Amino acid sequence: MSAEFQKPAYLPTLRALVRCNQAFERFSSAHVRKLGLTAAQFDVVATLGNTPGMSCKDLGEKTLITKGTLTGVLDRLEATGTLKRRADKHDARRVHVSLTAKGSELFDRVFPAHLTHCETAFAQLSLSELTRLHDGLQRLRSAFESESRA
Amino acid sequence: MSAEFQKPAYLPTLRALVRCNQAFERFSSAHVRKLGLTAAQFDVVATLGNTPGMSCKDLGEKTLITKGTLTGVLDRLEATGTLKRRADKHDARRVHVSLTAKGSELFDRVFPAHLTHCETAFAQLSLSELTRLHDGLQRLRSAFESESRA
DNA sequence: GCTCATTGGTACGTACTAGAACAAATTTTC
DNA sequence: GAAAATTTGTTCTAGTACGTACCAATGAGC
Repeated sequence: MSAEFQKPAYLPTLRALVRCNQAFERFSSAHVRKLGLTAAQFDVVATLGNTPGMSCKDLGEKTLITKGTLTGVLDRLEATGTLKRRADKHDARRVHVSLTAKGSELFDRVFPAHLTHCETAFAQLSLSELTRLHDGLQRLRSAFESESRA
Repeated sequence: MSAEFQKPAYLPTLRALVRCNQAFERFSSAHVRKLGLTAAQFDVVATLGNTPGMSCKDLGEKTLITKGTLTGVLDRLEATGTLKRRADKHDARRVHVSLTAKGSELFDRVFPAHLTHCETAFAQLSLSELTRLHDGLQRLRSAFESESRA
């Protein structure tokens, strides 16, 4: 039989990252779904809330949704009357996306409620734990990004 | 106008988690894709490699792929001759999934190569950084999970 | 033996995801 | 100012992802 691989030391951390993220996704999207939105839809509404709106490009960069995906998410939110698309006056390539009155009302109802929901989980960690975790994640992310470009 | 929300202290950490995970997904799946597999397919092959195979239930728990999704992933890997399904002798409800000879060969070719690829990114962090990050992620994950049950 | 709840897997519908090809508008370059 | 390159958004394809409903096989209690 082939010898065992030398199990790399980073594997537990990697698994922890993936599992933690998945636990968050479940925790978060179960709540958001009860409010009538999917995770991606919530991200869009949360990003557009309390703003005059923005282009698809900006919206995609803020929500980390790629433009091809974003089109479909916006389609569904537009169909429910949550947001509207409008041609940009200065640049006809751009589409200006903003919440409707109904969308703003949804935002006001859903956004604070969801933050409160997340608060319950994060309250189990101290501020210094949060900061350390934040730093470690940033370091790892830039490692992935620099190696992606390499 | 409505007053600004009190921005919770945990938000930067949460964003860091999501962005770090997404950076990893991109970094990892770009490489895996070059080897001819999707991320989910790689997970399945990596989990089945060097084992006598297992049930769909076990496979789903190890890869974090829910059973409904797993059926489709297995379908495609079965179609390419990478793995095979077989009825379990002792429990007729179970399906025993294992790599074919072709699948084992794929595993031997792809798995070490991918670990090496990931190594390049993780090499930028020290062992103590990895450990701290691991601990923080575990703590946060159990917070999400305990609050999900609550 | 016989219900009856549980388990393991599949089928289905809706939604999200990346990536590539595309078209239209704009900017750059000469 | 016209050709070339870039930007912006949509469309298309393939592959997840999750929840619900469903079915057959199992096992517990009686």
